[in-house]
Amino acid sequence: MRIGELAQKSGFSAHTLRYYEKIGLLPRTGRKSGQRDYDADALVWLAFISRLKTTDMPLAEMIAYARLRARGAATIGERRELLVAHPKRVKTQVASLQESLSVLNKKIGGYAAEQKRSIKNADTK
Amino acid sequence: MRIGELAQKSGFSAHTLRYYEKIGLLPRTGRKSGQRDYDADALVWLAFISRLKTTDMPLAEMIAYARLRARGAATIGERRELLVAHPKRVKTQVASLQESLSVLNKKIGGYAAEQKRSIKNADTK
DNA sequence: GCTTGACTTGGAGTGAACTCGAAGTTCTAT
DNA sequence: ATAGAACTTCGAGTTCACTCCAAGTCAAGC
Repeated sequence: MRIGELAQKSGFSAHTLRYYEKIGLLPRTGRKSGQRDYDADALVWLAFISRLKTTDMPLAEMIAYARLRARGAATIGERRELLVAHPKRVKTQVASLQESLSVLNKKIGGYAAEQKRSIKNADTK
Repeated sequence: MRIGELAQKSGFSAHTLRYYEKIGLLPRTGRKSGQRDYDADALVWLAFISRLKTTDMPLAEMIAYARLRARGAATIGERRELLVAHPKRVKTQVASLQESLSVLNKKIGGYAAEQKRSIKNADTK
């Protein structure tokens, strides 16, 4: 398939896909009379990238992973190590988000009381 | 207190504090012989900003909130509305992080099997 | 009163991740 | 055969959130 179709199926823009190839995140695929020709594997890889992106993994780290992947099965151990570190960070992030969430909700609850006081003050002035 | 002390207490760098003032996130405080002079309120406000930052609220939105705050008690309703929308987004984000987390953990589990296969292949070659 | 460190302003530079534009080539449908 | 959409490369521009620099002013300790 050509870049337009891959863009549509993967959810990344064609611009972004070319950019990913340039920075080494997407393997350089073969050309058919000058135009990029992708197979289904590209889509699988992009789905994985997309997943890592939702967890805020920086592109640089994904590129490191991509390089290992390109070197084949011998790098599976290294890849696993790279990947294992990530969920730990994500877990920490989730925890801090949840803590902030509860603080914010408390703050929002406080607004009801504050607004009431403010209305009362307006009444008595 | 001067900017250095506020920086140290708030955890933001003095550079960043000046930047926040410039973009309207931090109210322009009075100067004592040319140097910024802060009170404890500044610290409270920065702690709140810090909280919003951990939940990835963009600076632009915090600035909108800061502007309302600067206009006083009359804007409490508006401020509350602005704030209420945020935890909803954060909740969605937490959910998608958690989903991705479980997908990644599955993928990492998969590596054990893949590595075993790869070792076996090496043996028989 | 002098040194040293903290402060002031304005503006430029950084890094991440895109995003777009120009000018030319190729593909698809009629 | 030709119109028009989709593609090519390369480089420049954008946004966000800082971060740093230069050149000068101010404060605190000896």
